[in-house]
Amino acid sequence: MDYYNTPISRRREKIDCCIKQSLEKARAAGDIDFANLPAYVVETPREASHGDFASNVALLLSKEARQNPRALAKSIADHFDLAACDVASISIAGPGFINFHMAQGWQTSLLAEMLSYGEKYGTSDAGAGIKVQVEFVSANPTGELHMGNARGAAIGDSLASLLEMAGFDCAREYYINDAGNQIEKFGVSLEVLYLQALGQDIPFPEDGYHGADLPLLIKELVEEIGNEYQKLQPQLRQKKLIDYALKRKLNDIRMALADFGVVYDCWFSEQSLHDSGAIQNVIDELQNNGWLLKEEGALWMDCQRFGEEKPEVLVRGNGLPTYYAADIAYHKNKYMRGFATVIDVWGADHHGHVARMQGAMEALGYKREQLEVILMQFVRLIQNGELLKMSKRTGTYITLNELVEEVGRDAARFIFVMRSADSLIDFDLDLAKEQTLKNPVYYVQYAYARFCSIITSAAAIGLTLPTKPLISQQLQLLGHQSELALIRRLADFPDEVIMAALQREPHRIAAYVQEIAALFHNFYDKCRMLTSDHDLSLARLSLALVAATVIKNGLTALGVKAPSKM
RNA sequence: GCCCUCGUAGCUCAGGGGAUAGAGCAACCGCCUCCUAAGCGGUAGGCCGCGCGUUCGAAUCGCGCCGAGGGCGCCA
Repeated sequence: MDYYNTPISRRREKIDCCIKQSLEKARAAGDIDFANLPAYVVETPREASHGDFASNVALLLSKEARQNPRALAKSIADHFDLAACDVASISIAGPGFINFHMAQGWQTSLLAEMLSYGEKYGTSDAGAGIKVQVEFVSANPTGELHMGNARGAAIGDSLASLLEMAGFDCAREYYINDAGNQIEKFGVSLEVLYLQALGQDIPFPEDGYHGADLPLLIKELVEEIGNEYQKLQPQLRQKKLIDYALKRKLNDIRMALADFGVVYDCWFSEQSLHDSGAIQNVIDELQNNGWLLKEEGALWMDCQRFGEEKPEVLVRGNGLPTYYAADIAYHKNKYMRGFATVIDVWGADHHGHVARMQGAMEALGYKREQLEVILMQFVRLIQNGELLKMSKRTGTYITLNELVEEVGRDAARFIFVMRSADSLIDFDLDLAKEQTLKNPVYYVQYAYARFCSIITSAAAIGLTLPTKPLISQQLQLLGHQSELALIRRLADFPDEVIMAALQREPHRIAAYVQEIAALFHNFYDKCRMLTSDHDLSLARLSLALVAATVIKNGLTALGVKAPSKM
């Protein structure tokens, strides 16, 4: 199992080390005989009465050692060096779990360690500075961002933040689909709208872009330049209209995402891959390495060689590369920029694209695992109790801007990031608006606001937190069950962040931060912080400070603000 | 037809080999002369979709059904 340089992980590793030593001693004494050690764990039991740490080593070793698990556990316990890892006692429970009970006051040393991290508490070096990239949203710049994009933004941005906290060098990227078929259609739609705006009676194409934003955009253009484009050749006219509209739409998208708390490191243009020859180069490379088939006038990627059902077109009969070809060139470009791992956040409708992209990466000599894809299930919108079919083409959808305006950024981001990407969300807009105050995000934010309020009250009576961490004697004044429970869970923060980052599951942090808020509220209720005992007050304020830091850093990673007042 | 995801409390969802399955909302009962009651405590609520396997141990892993969503285009 993996250990990290965090307060809890260090202790688990120590216990693990002692277990291994104990096994060796037991073997030397002839109590246990085994060849291979199975992959056991040292973990925190769910039930507090089962100790501070527990291991299933005896259960898993039972078969290999041909001994009853409880007997094995007893041998391990008998040879265990308690003092070496601050364990007070060991008990054997259930079918053969070994439960470790830490020495009295060990929470105090945990809290002292947490305090020493200051505002940085929660960060770690688990990622060792490895370069990774998260690409998300990447919606076509032909319309406005909708609920699905909002979900992708919340998940992608939060994941990137967590990767950074866990010590990865993470970049956020948006892929701009500013080339290909849909842009041509976009141009035709714009042209018709433009000419219509000038009074011409031409029908709007059936497969055009029906978004309500486009007529407005064209109206503004007409006000700016009048009929200047009317006399141009259609080809050039469309190009000029596309250039104008793309620039405007991209700017809208950038601002909408910024309002949602998302800022990218890089906006990558698909067109640039066409212009630089990168797409042609990658096609040539695949051709030279024998990956392409020529059939029916098109060039096909031989996907069957990496287990897919059928080949996939890379270059159409008309000589134009497909999106697949561009995407292969794009991802090769990512690796050439030094990203060890690339994580793409896609809608579930792109599921069919995953395996053939990973296969293509393999064909280019990269490892399949270097391209990870988070597939998000859909967001269905419910309004007036009815399912709204979202469609960009027909223009019926709720935009990201409307979502932020009506539900609020914090609540919206929390709702999205609370749920795993795998779950289908039915987003009831009326309910989200009504229940704004019941959203769990406010419960968490309130805990933070309460802390800030106490700091203010404390200052008013001359109590301020010392800049230097408290001495352990003061911290040892903490002993109430609500204090110890809070300390113990706060200690998990860096490991929770690492797990969320490595598993690509930001929703874990949303759940964790709610748990911390609950423990904090409970502590707040049970223990007064401003007491007549100066040292006790400082100890409790220190604990509250760590809780507030965890809530703030957790919320910040999720793109949610931690307000000092509510 | 084949492939992917999901099915857990009345509702929305966590938990993805481990010990007595959790939270929020909704329901019911308590708690402010005291740091923010947007809070705390308690009660009630469950064949973890169904069946068969693997395992010392399955809500969790495998297979098969049933149900929901998505994908199988010279679209992106």
